[in-house]
Amino acid sequence: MSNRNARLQPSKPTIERLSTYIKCLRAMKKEGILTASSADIAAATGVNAAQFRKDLSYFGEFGTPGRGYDVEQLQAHLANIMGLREKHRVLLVGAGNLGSALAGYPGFKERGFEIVAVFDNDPHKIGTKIGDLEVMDVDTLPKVNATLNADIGIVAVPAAAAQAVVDRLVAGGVKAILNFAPATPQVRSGIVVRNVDLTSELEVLSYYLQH
Amino acid sequence: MSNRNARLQPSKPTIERLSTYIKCLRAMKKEGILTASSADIAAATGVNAAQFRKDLSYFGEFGTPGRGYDVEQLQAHLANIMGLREKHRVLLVGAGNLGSALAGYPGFKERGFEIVAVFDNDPHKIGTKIGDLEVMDVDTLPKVNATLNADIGIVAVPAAAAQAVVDRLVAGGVKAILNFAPATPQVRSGIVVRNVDLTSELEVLSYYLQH
DNA sequence: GTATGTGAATTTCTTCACAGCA
DNA sequence: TGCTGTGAAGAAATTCACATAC
Repeated sequence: MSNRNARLQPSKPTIERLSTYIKCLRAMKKEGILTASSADIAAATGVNAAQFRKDLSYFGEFGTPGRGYDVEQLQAHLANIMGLREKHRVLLVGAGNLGSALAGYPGFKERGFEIVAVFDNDPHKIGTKIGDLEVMDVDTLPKVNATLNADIGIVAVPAAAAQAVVDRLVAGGVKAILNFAPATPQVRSGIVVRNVDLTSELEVLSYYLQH
Repeated sequence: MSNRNARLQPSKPTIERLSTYIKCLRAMKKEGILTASSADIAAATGVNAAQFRKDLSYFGEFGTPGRGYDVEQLQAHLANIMGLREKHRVLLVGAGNLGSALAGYPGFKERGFEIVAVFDNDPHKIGTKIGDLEVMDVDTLPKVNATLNADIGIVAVPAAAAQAVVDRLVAGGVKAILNFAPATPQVRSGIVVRNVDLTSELEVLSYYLQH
């Protein structure tokens, strides 16, 4: 079983599935399951079993033929591959409705992402508190992050402001951005952006409702 | 240019991009742009121009060779294809941090999705108000929706509660579900589910930060 | 000249199917 | 026997390239 596949770049869908597998393994661990086969994980995630095995093959060999995978060990391997061993510091821009909710969303901290600063451009919001954090002026973001050194930013502002905010984050040294604004901001190469448009998700559902 | 492609099923990625195109066309209309070529739309969305034209070809011919597309007209066509001519009523389950933000998220109403009821199972939350809406007991959901007739549901509850909530929504006649719980709920065929795991999005960013 | 719509070519992604190992 | 890891096959999605239309 020499692993030739490990030389190839894992595909984008593969990376997105790794996160699903970690989630599944975490749930299995909670239930006290020690070992799982690729078929077990396939059943729980809806991913094809061969797909699961091929996804892993880009990174190494983690299973035992005839037995399956050690749940805890595989979870640790995948967390390591995804860069989740260390906690991540995250900047949040936008202290409106959605931003406030994201600041208090327990899932982030539970899984190792800590929001360390919140920014806005609205003078009425600057200085107020969201949880433990005081909302700061977005103009001060690059300076503030020179100290905090967060490498991930979350954008929760209206579409019209998104590009300016993204530019500010990049100027502040942020290398990865999760954008909730319904816009497609442009960034220089080397910066990763993921766009999550909540309304767009509903629009896709709307399409399938009538087809 | 007889359209043979229109007989084929549009792919899943095609449907997701349609929403991006609508967003882009809306922005162009706002800027007063009347006509756009596939290259213009490609530049604004990051999608390849041929991809854009092929995506449209599943639904008809909307452009004029040598001129491009009428921005307003194409937007209307795409909105129609996506089922966005009529407003959609939406049920929201989960009145916590995230649920409350979604209830107040202006992007939904602006784009034709109205949250018409909010549910929770926490006695402390039932009876309180979120915006104009009183939080109702999730047990009453099927009964309440017999009157409201919403066909879309949003799930913003902890992972452990997700499957039960999804089952309740389906029992209430909901046909499409947007799930924010970090879980993969199972539904009978005929029901569409889209899973949005916010933490998972950050995990994917984490991967790309180190590769 | 300019830009569409689309077959054909290409690339990417998924699934099959089986050799090899515990 | 049971299940992994993976080459080969197959399916899906993207991009090219050009005939066609304005």
